[in-house]
Amino acid sequence: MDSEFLAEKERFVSRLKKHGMKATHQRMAVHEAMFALGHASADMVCEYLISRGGPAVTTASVYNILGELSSIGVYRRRFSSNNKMYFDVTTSPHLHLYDKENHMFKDVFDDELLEMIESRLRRRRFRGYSVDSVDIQLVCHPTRN
Amino acid sequence: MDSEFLAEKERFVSRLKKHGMKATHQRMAVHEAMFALGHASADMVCEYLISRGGPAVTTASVYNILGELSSIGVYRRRFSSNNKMYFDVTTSPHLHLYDKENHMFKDVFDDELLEMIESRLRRRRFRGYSVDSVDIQLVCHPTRN
DNA sequence: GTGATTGCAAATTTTTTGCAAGATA
DNA sequence: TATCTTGCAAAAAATTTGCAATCAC
Repeated sequence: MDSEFLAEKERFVSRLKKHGMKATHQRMAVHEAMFALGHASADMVCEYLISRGGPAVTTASVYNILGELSSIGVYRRRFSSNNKMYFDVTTSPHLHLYDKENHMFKDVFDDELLEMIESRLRRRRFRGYSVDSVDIQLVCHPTRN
Repeated sequence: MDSEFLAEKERFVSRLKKHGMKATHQRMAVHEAMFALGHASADMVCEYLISRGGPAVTTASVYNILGELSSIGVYRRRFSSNNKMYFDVTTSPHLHLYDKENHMFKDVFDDELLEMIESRLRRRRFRGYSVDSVDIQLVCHPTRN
């Protein structure tokens, strides 16, 4: 196990407890994978776990776990254009670079830009809706060289 | 047929021709649906066509058509978090309001904001990637009242 | 021990594919 | 007519469900 994960592990367990959820092996394994991958789909998590030779977690459980952890804010659903669900380990607010050919995400930090956008949007009201977050993706393609 | 669609129809046919594509009934029907719907998934298009009692188009063809029209820039793939593909009739650059409960999109126009964002991002370079577009979604939930 | 969680297998949902038949220019 | 497109049906891919078995607390 990655040593960096040790501190995160504690934090993770306490977040589970706070929501009355048990710290099962499967949840720990999925979180370790997500922590290492940063952004992933259910099968990327499964593959990661298998490649690690660790205790495999059923696909169905991986979906289940990713879903429940998203609902308590530990992960966040990402937006893709290839009809697969991706999740992201939430850290501080950030933008994403989305590689539309390989469907990979990378974090991009630019607090000033985010602040600029949010302050502008705070002034706007959208009838019938309440804005939860602003999601910004730089849609990219890889360059050859 | 909506009269507004008449002008659009011509424009659409010429875009098809420009790419050496034939103006088939199916493409016309799908485009009419997309033009009316603004943002839609394949089955929303199918439903729309059926509800109109018009000539139905096979699901497979709808997917095919939405895909090819996206590749020539007539539509654009949208980003959703529910593992379905949505498409959007591209008009001028705009943001999207995304209703995460009902998976519906609405256009939001704010040229000044877009310009602000793009001018800032133009200065940044991302190693190994070339930015095609910036996609901004206001992730919302409907308010009850 | 008890209730929450998981595994398993089957069902659903969404999208893609291959190829013969049909339509467009 | 020659080529591009579509329909159809089957396959693939992604996710969800139900329930009995298991595990965490």
